[in-house]
Amino acid sequence: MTVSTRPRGRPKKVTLEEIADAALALLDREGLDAVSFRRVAGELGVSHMTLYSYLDSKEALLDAMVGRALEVPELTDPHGNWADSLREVLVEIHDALVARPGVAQLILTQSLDGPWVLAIRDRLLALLRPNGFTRAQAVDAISVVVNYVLGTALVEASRGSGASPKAFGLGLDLLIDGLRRGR
Amino acid sequence: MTVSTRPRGRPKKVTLEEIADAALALLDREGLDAVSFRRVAGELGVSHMTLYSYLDSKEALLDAMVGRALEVPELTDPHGNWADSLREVLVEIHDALVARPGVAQLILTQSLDGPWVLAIRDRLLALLRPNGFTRAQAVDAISVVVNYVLGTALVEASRGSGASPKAFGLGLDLLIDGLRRGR
DNA sequence: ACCTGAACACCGTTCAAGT
DNA sequence: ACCTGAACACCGTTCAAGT
Repeated sequence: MTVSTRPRGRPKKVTLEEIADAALALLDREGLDAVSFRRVAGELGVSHMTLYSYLDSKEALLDAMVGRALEVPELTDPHGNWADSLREVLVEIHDALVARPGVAQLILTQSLDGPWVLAIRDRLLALLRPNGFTRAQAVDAISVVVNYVLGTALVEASRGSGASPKAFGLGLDLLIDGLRRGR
Repeated sequence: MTVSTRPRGRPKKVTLEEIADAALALLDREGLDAVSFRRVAGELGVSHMTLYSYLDSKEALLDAMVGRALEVPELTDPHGNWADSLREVLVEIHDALVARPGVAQLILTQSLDGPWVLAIRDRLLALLRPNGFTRAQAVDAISVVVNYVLGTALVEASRGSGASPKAFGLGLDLLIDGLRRGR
């Protein structure tokens, strides 16, 4: 008793996910300049105009790529140890961006204030609020650490992943210790 | 006895400085996408091909714009108070980028590791070294604060200069105090 | 050396048309 | 609804030619 979930009518040639994935593959392989409607469509074997059935503009494509490439990290905070949870999430974000410089470049030109960054801020707010931070303190604290993580990740991604990845952890500890103390 | 410093031959129609300034005006007015060889040349009343007499490529134009727009701050350190001098310079950099979002965008896409950032790192190194930092400590410390300042300035410049400029100073104090303590 | 227009190989996007 | 090619208004860059 298999229930058909196949949509009526002629099957689509592509899906939005396939478009985003093809664009991300191109980004990883050849950098942001290679990501064009024509190139992406070529990878998928469709006309470049087909993409306009799924996306309003190139900006929409870049947004879809960010949404597809980056998960918003879960925040479990199992031991109620907010400082450790905070550190863990920030390291996770940092590592994800450094490991994929093309995606970092994408964030950078596209959405330093997009939904992905907003979602992260929200999760961190939920983490800090029950731990002795007023709302205003938490908002400021989140700005400080998020900006630090983004800045470090973008700088590291923009050079050949050159210098001192351990300096990142050092600064992160200074910030988190300072926040705990000043709470 | 005026000595003529005027060069021989037909006078040039433009100078490299005029090209960079016209491009920066365009950047401030209409954003990075408006900065093209054709638009800049149009502003100056010359053929777009004339720019190739002064610049090898568009990348060279963007580099020239950064060099023209941003001074590398002086570092006097008059009272030998390195922490205050450090803070002052970092605030200066932050404010310069936030005040001119187009230039921040330029840094971002072009030269997060360009000569301007390198020069700043050098000056900060000269500031920290005589104040109880080993070379390795100083290099890490500079990475931390520079990445923080760039991250904050880029995020603030990318939104409509929206949220909490005071959070910047808060994080900066946490970092500098932590560095002093851990030195 | 400096300046130029034509041409080439690309873009994103609009339009009109096909299924 | 989904897909398409032609066309438009742009790019950066190469080339050949002018002064």
